[in-house]
Amino acid sequence: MSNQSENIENELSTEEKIKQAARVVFHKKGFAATRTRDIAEEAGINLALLNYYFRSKEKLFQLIMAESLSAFIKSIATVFNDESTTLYEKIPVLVDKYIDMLTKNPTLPIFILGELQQNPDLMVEQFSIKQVIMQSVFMRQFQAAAEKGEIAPMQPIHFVMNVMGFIVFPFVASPMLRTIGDIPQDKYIELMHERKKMIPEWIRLLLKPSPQV
Amino acid sequence: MSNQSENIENELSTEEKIKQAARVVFHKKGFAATRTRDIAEEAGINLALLNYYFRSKEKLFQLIMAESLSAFIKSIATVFNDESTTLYEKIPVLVDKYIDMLTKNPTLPIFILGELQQNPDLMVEQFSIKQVIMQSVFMRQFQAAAEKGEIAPMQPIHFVMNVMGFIVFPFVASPMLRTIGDIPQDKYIELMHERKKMIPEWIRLLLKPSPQV
DNA sequence: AAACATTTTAATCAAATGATTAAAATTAAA
DNA sequence: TTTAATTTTAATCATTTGATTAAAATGTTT
Repeated sequence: MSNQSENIENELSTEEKIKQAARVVFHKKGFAATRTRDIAEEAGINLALLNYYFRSKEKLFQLIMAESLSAFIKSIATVFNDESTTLYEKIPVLVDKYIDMLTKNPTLPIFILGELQQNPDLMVEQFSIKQVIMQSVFMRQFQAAAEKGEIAPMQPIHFVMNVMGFIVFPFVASPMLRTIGDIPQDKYIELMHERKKMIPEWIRLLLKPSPQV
Repeated sequence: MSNQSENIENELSTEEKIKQAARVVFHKKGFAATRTRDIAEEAGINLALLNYYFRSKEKLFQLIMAESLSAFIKSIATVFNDESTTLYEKIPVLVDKYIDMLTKNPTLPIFILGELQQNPDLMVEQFSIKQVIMQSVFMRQFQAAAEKGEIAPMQPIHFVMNVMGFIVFPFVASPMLRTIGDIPQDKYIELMHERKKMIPEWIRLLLKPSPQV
């Protein structure tokens, strides 16, 4: 059996083990605080194998970062660009998918935003993001509804901030909020799932046009 | 003139120069990505002076972190515990103060939340926070209003998440949102100030009791 | 089975980095 | 002014850490 591609057993390939371990450790600690020895230990492999398969810590990081950015954006992009649904149909789907993704990857947002704070140029390379969000079907529907007076007027960027804030902020701030509220891990996850129902309602309230005089 | 305390001139004491430089660099890059040489260069002092005045990188970090947590929490705490104002009077004051503070320290939230993701125990030492927020005058007013039916029912923790999300998230996500929206630095700051007026309105919408049947 | 290729391991290297030291420079006290 | 204390500097140390190497182990091909 050749090494990487055809590995049907429960045992992952060495390469895949390293990648998964790298994702876990990088996401939790960021690039600088992660030692290649941490990744090797998490993966249960010899340190030299990291360089054998991925050349360098830097290269491995770039791979994980690219995948992470892609995951972070794609869970928005697919919903945002569905031509077959209305503005208000998209919202609960977006919220549901995004909260599911973040529940599985709760350390992802801080990882991305922390690295981006150190080096904003990491974003520039992912030029697709601007197009995929701000020129999406969803945002066009939003602006059309605003022009028709079906929703309260709001600058698109504020709308994006608010929607993402509702969804992402509780994950970003979880270590702080869990302490503030004295909330254990499992109860916190419950709260996140509760928000799947509530966030679409809150967004609706924000967008409700004020009654005509 | 003795060294630290009585320094009235425009020239800061060496100790203060190091502290301010440490704050800037730690806030931007976090503990692990910060080299003591970075701090020394930012401060314009000899590397050895960092250890002379602060013993170690670790000790200097603990000092900055304690001050940062304090700043982050105190800008909430003072407003939240003002006995002389109503629930709805507190909200615009909170929003205004917090956005001002974050405009001056835009890298503060990611710094705190990033370090907290690496080591959640950093929070535990600051036990005051739970008391100061969840048992605050503001939260008691919030719950009293909910019981009287003056506002729509919402779990306090969700309310805190939403309010903080409105305020803090745009700063946390600024490197990403600025790319998405193609927004320059100064224009982004303008947006943050715009939100001072809008956030209290949005919060009011969320809290507006649904009409009785 | 023999020869070859690939993967894994333990040992080691070199550079980066936090910290220390001893001497020099500066300031304060006598 | 002399002496003592404090602050600053350049050089150096010791540890950590990313990376490499050569040999051993494992797998594949003929």
